[in-house]
This record gives sequence, C-alpha cells and structure tokens, in this order.
Amino acid sequence: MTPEELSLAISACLKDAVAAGEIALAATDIPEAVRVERPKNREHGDWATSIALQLAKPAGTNPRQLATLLSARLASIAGVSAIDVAGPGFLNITVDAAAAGTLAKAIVEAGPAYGTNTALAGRTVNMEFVSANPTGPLHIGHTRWAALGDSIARVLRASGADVTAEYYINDAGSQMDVFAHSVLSRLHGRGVPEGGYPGEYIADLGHKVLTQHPDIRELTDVAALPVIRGAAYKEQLHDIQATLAEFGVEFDVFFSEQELHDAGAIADAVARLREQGHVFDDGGAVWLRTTDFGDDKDRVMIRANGEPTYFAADAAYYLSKKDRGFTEKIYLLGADHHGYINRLKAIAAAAGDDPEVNIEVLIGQLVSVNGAKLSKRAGNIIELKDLISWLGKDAVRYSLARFPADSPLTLDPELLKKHSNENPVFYVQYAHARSRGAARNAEAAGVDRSVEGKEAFDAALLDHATENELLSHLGSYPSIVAKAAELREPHRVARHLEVIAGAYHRWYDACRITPLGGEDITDLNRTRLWLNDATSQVLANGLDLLGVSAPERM
RNA sequence: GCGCCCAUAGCUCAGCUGGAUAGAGCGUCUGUCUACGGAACAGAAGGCCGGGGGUUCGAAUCCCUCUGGGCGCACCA
Repeated sequence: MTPEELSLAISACLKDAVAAGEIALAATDIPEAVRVERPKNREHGDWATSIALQLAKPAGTNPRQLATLLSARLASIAGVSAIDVAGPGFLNITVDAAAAGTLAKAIVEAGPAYGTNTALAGRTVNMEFVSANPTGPLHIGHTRWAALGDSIARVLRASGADVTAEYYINDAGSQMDVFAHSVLSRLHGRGVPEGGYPGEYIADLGHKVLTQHPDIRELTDVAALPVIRGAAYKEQLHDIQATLAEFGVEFDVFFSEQELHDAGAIADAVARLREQGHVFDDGGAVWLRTTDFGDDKDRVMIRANGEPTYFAADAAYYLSKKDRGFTEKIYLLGADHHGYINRLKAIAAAAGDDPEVNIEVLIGQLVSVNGAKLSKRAGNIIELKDLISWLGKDAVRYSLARFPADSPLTLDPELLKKHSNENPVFYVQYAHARSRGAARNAEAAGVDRSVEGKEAFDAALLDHATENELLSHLGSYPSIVAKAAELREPHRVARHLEVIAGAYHRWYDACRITPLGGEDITDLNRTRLWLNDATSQVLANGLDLLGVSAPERM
C-alpha cells in the first residue's frame, strides 16, 4: 500500500462519513487526497494524518471527537491493521506487513516508470536557462543554473509535462563587438582593450581563428573584425555546447537572438504590442508601458537613434515562445537579474497573456567560491569544464542540485575535492552500487526472484522494522517527485534519495538477502531480493532526474 | 532611498507551504567486524530556529518591526 492509495482511501472514508450524516461538512471541504505523513516517531505508527485537526473547525466539532469518529471507518480500510487517535487529534495508522510489502514487487514491475505521474500532462512548457553570452566559456556562475534547470526539466517531464529546454544565445549585442575587439587585439599582441575580455581563452580563440584564416593579421581592423566575430563566436558556442553535453545537460533548442533581428521580429513585436495599445513614443524613442503591469518604470524598446534595446529583443523572444505554442514559459535567472521579473511579466501581460499562469520567473541565488566572486570580465574564472574534470560530473551536479535555489550557496573547492562522503552523492551512489552488488551476489548463490518459472514473492515476509521503514520511503518517492515538479524544486528528490539510501543501509545491515553457507534458500531470501531490486530501481530513477549516474560498481 | 532574497547545531545545509519531542551530513566523543562490499551500522554531546511584537487550538514556517548579510534599481547587454 502506497501513501497515495492510503490518502485516497481516507478521503473516501470522509465522504462516506459525510454521506452517512456523521459529519457536517460541505463536499468542497474534503480534499481529493488527504495528506499523510511519515511520523518522526516510530511509535506513532506507519503513517499519520492531521486531517481531523484541519476539518474540525468547518465541521463545527472538536478535533479529538472528529478523529475518534473517523478512526472507526479508517480501521476498515483493507491493509490497515490499527488506527490510534493521539494528541490533539492526530490519526496514527499502522499498515500490515503484507499490504506494505506488495510495493516492492510493484516497483520492480514498474521499472523506470516508477515515480512518474501525469499531474502536468498536457502542459507545454518552455524552460529557458543558462543562456550565457557566447563571449566566453561557461564558468561556475553558470553551473548552478545548468544543473538546476536540467533537473527541473527532467522532473517536469516525469510529471507528464511536454518540456522544451532552451538556450537563448545573446549573439546580437554590443558585447559581441567587444568580444571581437578583444580577440583581434590579442592576435596583434596589443593586450586587453579597455573594457574588453581579459581571459586566457581569448588568446586561444585567436589561435583558432588564425588557423582558419591564416591571413587575418594582414587585414585592416575594419576588415578583420567581422571575420573574427563570426569565427570566434562559432568556436565559443561549440565550446559551450560541448561543455553542457559533458555536464549531462540537454537542450532541445539553441535560439539565436541575431536571428530575431534578421527576421524582423523586433519591429514585428513593437507593432504587435502597439496594436494591443501598450506602446507609446516619447523623446524620439519607442516605449512599452510596462508600468501598467506592475513594473516600476516604462521600458524603451527602440532608442532615439533607431537601435532596438535588449529589452525589445526580449519582447520579441517572448512572442516567439508564445507563437510556438508554449502555454508556460519558465525563465531561470540569477539573483543579479531579479529586477527583470516585473518587466518580463509585463511583456507577457502586454502580449495578452496571464502573467500569473503563462510566465514564471525562477530566481536562484548566486554561487560563490571561498567568498570570492568570480567573473569572466575580471579574468579569474573557474571554468565549468575544469570543475567537471576536477571533481567529476556527478559530484558537481549533485552538490548543486541538493540545495534549493533561493538560498545562497558557498562552495568550498577544498571540501568538494575530497572524495569522501562529506559529499552525499557518494552515499547515495554507494547505496545503489551496494544493492547491485548484493543482487550479483544473490544470483551467484542461486537466489532468484522466481523459482521454477514462477514469481516467488510473499509480501507478508517483509515484516522487519527496517523493511517497514525502507518500504515507506520507497512508497513516498512518487509524491516527492510530483512535489518537486510542482514547486520546481528538484532538491527534494536528492534529499529523499539520501533518506532512502540510509534506510537501505540499515536494512542491509539487519536483513540478509543471500543465506549463509549451508542454509537453504527460502522465499524470505527471494522476497528480499525483490525489495533489494526495488531499491536499486528507485535510486536509479531518482539519480537520473538529477542527471547523476547510478553506478553498478564503485 | 526603493525593491527582491537570505538568517536554523562548531561547519555546510534540510525542514514535505501551520502540526506531535526542530532534523541530516561533516567535525568531536563512545561502540559494532571469523556474515551478501565497513564508502556501512548503533549511540552520545551539541539549539532562545538573528532580536522584538502579533495572528490561533498550535509558528522555524504566516503578518508587522528592528538588526545583520547578498543582489538589483540604463535610450548596457
């Protein structure tokens, strides 16, 4: 019995009680699925719900009385062995071993599908993240969004959403000219130009451009710049894409800002928004009246000199997403961009969308390393690909994915460098590797999930306290995934995997799968193998959502 | 000045949108190996949940306020 099944059963009991006139409640007061929790204290049963405390007021009774009334009905749910009313009106539920144990088999049979749900089915989501300027390599400042965004996309897909992961390439602004100047300047050995990019990678890019265009230094600057701009940009973008791939981050679309300009989408966007009545002219510039939608000041779209602003491209880009049929556009931005929330939402509203529904801006706090802020302009960058080869993809992804985005994160490279279980990724991965090792060992000893072609599974045998605990955490996994998708918080998955890993290690310590030499193989051994394999499956499914590998051996 | 975010064990951080005695890892201390992988397990110590008010059966969680940090307020991108 999973917590989901239990919560639905409780909900049904409530409805029955109302229908029977035992409780004076409106049907709308009864939740479809009652929240059940794993009590912290084991003496409080397998599951607990505070539904009686929540409904006592609308029902016009006291919580204790309502709980007592409900307990009689809950006791009749199949698989429930005991109901206790505790404290101010908590209902503590104990499930019998057979009902709890069936889950092990169900998980093995569901395989990779265990934990997926359809809560977001039918939603077409555009998820934009990273979108680092193609003027330099990805560095630690981008790393968090890459890990987080990819995991959010995966979690959303696990909940049934149709997600397009998108990278917006800012290849049209003045930073591209600065970029080209920087490369050119290095090529001529002139050093870093005023306000230019200083990193060593600029020199590397210069070498690559030189290989493709051996005569580039013979050209005048005016002639060379466009060539360099095109070639260096292409190299840099390839580098970014290769790094993302190495990091296990998958994008469906790389969207070029320049193409928006080339296609006339900017002027088009201005015209469309003007049609909606939100565009006005002032001082020679063209403005969007974003203050109508909660922004603190109106924004210029076309400057007095006729050049479009970055904001205008943002608007055109948003319209592109809208035109491509995405009902929800999610932006993942760093805290240094939080001032953009209002203007982005204003674009959505001006375009006729509902800013509460069609656009969502997620803000993540910045990652710092040893207190030092790193920027590619300052030149003291830590590149993502160096981080990966240094610490490993799995450790970096996991350590970034296990924290919620809104808390500032300080990474200590010296700490991460240690390959100890100060980094919980090893704890979780080891639990998976250990369970696979146990399965290999069982196979070698002749333990099989079936005997003579028939499945050998007796759920009632999984009655040890550690089995009860492990099963309950495996059973909670789907609701954790659903919650992670709903709240866009994949760290919940990581945290839950750590709980499962701990429960697995304790179970492994207490219960043998393979019998000792000389002992017979029984259905107890076979049934435990089911539970072992179910745990492997859940750990692997969860790690996959985080973009972390589930090793067979370590 | 205005706005967003944060403050929980010595350290890094959780806390399932208001529930029972606030948790985990690391660090410290004490135990468990002639058993499937010890990268494990059991236990101890460690807390005015930044301060102060409020809301109610009940607050780390919601509201107000103060303090202390991070970030942002362009016809830059």
